[in-house]
Amino acid sequence: MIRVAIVEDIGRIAETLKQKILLSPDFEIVNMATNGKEIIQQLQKDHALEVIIMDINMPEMDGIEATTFITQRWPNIKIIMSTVFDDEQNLFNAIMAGANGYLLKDETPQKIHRSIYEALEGGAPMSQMIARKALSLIKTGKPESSKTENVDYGLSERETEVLEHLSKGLSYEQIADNLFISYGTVRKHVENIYRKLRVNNRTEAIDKAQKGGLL
Amino acid sequence: MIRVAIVEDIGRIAETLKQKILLSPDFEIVNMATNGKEIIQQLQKDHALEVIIMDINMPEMDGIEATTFITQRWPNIKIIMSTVFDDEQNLFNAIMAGANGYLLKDETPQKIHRSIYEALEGGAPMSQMIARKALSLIKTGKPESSKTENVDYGLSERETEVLEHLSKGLSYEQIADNLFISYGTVRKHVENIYRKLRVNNRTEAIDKAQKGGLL
DNA sequence: CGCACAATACGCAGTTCTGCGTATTTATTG
DNA sequence: CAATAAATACGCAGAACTGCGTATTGTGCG
Repeated sequence: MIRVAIVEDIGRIAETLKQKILLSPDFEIVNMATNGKEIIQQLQKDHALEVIIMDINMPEMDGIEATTFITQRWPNIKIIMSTVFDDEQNLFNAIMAGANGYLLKDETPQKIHRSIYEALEGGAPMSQMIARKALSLIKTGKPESSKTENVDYGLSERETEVLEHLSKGLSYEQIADNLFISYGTVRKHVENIYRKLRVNNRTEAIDKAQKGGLL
Repeated sequence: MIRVAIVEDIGRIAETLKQKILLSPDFEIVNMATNGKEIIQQLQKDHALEVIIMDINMPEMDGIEATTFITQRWPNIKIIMSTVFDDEQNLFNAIMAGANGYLLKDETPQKIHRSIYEALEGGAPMSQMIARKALSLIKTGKPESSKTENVDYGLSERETEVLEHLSKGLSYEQIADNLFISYGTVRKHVENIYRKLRVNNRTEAIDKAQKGGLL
């Protein structure tokens, strides 16, 4: 039995989707939510499920944000975006957020079932049109973000320096030693770096810095 | 009747492919060539066909070059790459050359038939694994040719899995949650990973794993 | 069967990191 | 001159990580 959650703010569409999925006895719907905040709250209580079908446009917290959070916090959960928006910007954002697949709203039950299986097997289920746009994205370069460099988080020179040392796996003590400042100062720099990068630990900071071309 | 050409230098594979395609009465094979030069010469005499199934690795002129030329000279012909190479570099090159789809060699006749129809309808047929790599291409941005040779540290499957979660910045608690094991077990796995990689903290482990091509 | 090894699990102790508050000095800028 | 930002520094508390020892279960191999 494959456990599926549906996140969709429009009741009618959510219901249709649910009916389509339940046409196969292999699936059960274990969660229904109407926005990103809601599903995350539900997952925090119980994340025993395999797949989430996620709308993009929703109030409170949209599907992109929710996907970013969920793929980070529960990497084993597969997320398939399901939306009426077929533009490259939305597709690109969804992919960057970590979505595993991308379907348009009018798919057949068969295609939806197959897509869920594909996602679980590590594939990338896509609607026809989406697949074409994906290739187009690669071919034309992506909207505004093909340059992995020069992202500005407003880090000062000293902070960048500390970040470089952080990325080498040195302890605060060792960094202090290297930069001829105190342990406490290193800590404060790190705090400021984390705040500016909006992360909460060393690993995420390094990851973000690398992706932003800071290292 | 849909007219198809096969370009493939290994006779046995070409024959298998031909048999698979001819399992459906909707298709006929109008050309067989063993390299890029050959198919282009044939097309110059007569290009009355809809689809070309193209290998990548061939003598004289490879599938990428041929695709570049053909999509330029006869834009209405759809080209589906069919190869054993599933690396991002080849995929990227094929897309840039203008290929409409990308299949791996071991596809079923049904999948091949469906792919031809998809290509004709303006879609982008892809094998499972290729679709995933396409998204990965978009996500990571272009294939960096930094060939990280794979180093074997003797990590077990489970340890590799833990390492992947570690690299995402998850806490032991969160990793335990995701893998459905206890906090203590995660700790033990991490210990073993560190010992095998001969490092003493998370950052060094990730660094070494990335350089060794484990992530 | 005995052995090695992977995967599971927990306790203890010590170290390191993270978040928050507070504070001083120096340089820059409106 | 006043405001602001950067760099320096420390205390406290709690969270997370690391190293070491120990142990059980299952699996594969000679």
